[in-house]
Amino acid sequence: MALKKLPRSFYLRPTVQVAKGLLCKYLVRQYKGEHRKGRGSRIVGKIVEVEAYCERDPASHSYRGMTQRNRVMFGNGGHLYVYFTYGMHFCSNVVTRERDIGEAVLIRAVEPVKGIRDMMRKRGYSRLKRGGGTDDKRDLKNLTNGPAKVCQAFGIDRKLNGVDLTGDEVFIAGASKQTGKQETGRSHRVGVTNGQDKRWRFYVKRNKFVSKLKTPT
DNA sequence: CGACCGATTGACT
DNA sequence: GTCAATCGGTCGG
Repeated sequence: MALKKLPRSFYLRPTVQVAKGLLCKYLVRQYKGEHRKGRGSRIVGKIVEVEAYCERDPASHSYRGMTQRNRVMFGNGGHLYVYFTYGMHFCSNVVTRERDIGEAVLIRAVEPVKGIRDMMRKRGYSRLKRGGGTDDKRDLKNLTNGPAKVCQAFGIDRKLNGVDLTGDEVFIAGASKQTGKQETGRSHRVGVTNGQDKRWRFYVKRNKFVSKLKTPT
């Protein structure tokens, strides 16, 4: 499948619009590389669930202004904001809008497309899923159906905080050929205690890699 | 400086 | 369904 990297202009738009636009785009982790005969390798996943975090949004890390932790959110759009939470997890966000506006889109789930063995290894799967043998917590759908799972599977941690998404290490691309029609679902955001009123979670309906099947009220 | 807690996950009753 | 793990960010004193 031919992939076309999204240009900077994609990210310099209203955040909710960018969030919806990210659905069915492809998150790519590119490894330059020594292995695979110098061709490098890549991990690819189709984005199926996102959440928008805006300014004057009490749920957003940027709500109380710029700090050392969230400074990337206030940079130019088209960069990756990675934050550490619960003492053990990382989550990935796509920074939107121009410099000094602290907004971003959280990538909550992707559908594995390429590099599945690599993702499984990074997620600590002891064995590969083989035809017939479904192994509950270690099957395909648990690979990337959550924001911290995506980071783990894609090898994204604090070292990639602030990386330019128009670069070659991590980027987002659209398929050159249009995929089949898909319906977009919308709901309140997951795990948010302030800003419950906003319905800024968007997901691909009936996709089994969406993190929560039942939508919060 | 100490206390509180989180845009989560996985293990367990 | 419940809950512990685990630690840096943030805020109050």
